[in-house]
Amino acid sequence: MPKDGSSTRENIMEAAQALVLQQGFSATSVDSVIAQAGITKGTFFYHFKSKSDLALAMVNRYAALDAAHLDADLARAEELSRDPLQQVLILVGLFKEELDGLTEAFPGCLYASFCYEGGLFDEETLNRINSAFGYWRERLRPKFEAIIATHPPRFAVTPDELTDMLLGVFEGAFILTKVWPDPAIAVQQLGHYRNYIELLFADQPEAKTNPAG
Amino acid sequence: MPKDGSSTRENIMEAAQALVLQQGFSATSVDSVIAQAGITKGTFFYHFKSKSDLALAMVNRYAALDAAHLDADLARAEELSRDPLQQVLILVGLFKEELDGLTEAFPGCLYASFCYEGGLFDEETLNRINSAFGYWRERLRPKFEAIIATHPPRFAVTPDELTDMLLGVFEGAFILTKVWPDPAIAVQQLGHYRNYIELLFADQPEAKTNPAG
DNA sequence: GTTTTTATACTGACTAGTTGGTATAAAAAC
DNA sequence: GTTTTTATACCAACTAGTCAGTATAAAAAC
Repeated sequence: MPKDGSSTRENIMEAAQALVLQQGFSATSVDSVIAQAGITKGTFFYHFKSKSDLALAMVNRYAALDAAHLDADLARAEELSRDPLQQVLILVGLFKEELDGLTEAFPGCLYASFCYEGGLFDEETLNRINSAFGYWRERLRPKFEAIIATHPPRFAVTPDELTDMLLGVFEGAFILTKVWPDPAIAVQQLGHYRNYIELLFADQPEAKTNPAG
Repeated sequence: MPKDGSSTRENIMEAAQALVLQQGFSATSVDSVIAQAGITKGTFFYHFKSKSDLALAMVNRYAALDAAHLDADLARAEELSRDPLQQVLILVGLFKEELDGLTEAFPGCLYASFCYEGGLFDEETLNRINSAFGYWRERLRPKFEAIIATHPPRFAVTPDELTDMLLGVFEGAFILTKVWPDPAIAVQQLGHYRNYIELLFADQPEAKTNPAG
């Protein structure tokens, strides 16, 4: 085999992601990417046929890592408890731990960055973001279905709404972190989401069943 | 055309905002703004000395409208109830109503759009976003302080965290809406925030005071 | 086992078009 | 007669993307 170009490709995407999270995709010129990655323009266009092609590759890579991350934490949660409610609470707890372990403020979410420049991207790239969010719904749907079935919620809720809220709290927390670069904020916000789930499905004081007769 | 330049200025900012929410600030060229606004380049640079100057003017305008909106809804909530907890619940309900009244999906938040291209803007522009978020904290702090004092929360919480969560749920909901352009999602998510506040501060079954003796 | 071929990986100068911004003169609006 | 707007032409810097050519090493030919 000749030289291994895959590490160069990774290097380019990593450099590009850091820049995009700082200043957006449009403001991230190919020249700035190659400077950050320490390569030349020819190399860039050897690996990506266009800047849009880079965008698609970036979101594919990000989504793959995201899904793998969710899978890993969900698997850990499933080993730590057999109860779906506890699994979800543990899952959120694991996310909190991971965010808490960061020394710097989390740099943001590529999905959100791309969404706010959505007009620039082709359908395939936007659909990839869509399916990434959909994967969270798919993974958490059976959990919330089981929870709702066994723990009557205090308010009417659907599984997908609760997954959306977890995603939304994440995304919102990242924006809050950009406004106030305090790494603690995202941890706090996830804590509130966990509080909500806990309160929503807290066992009611058992209503006296009234055995007829 | 009228001599009143302020309407032209407004027109430019409105056109720019629509474009920025679609494709971001960087991708929004001055040429595209003047095309959208139906004016010429000379007029643009008559009103704004640079594109950065437009950015600052846009965020100032957006923040002023945002604060006025919060003030108006909070005043309505204060007239509808004297209880701080009810006021906050009503406030969120008013936000829900307003989002529900929209026929199209809400186009997004200028703060978030600018945050994700934060590297492009000067300190003054970023500080304006910061102070806009700070204003929400200031307005809601006395409410949550009063609520916490009178309704012992089920979990330890601070006023600013709860305000942050409201802002975060908003921002998260706008991103969810960009992924799934369903106007109902933002309404649902605000509903969950309201649920949380309600559950968090729900009156406990009164603990029997044990009068000594 | 030397030569030749093939495929991948990379370089850096180059091009055609776009960017934000300026200049200027004249026409409208008030 | 001052303010606002139009119209057009212009600029230097930057943009994404191209291209001819180089480096390397495995594979194939002999």
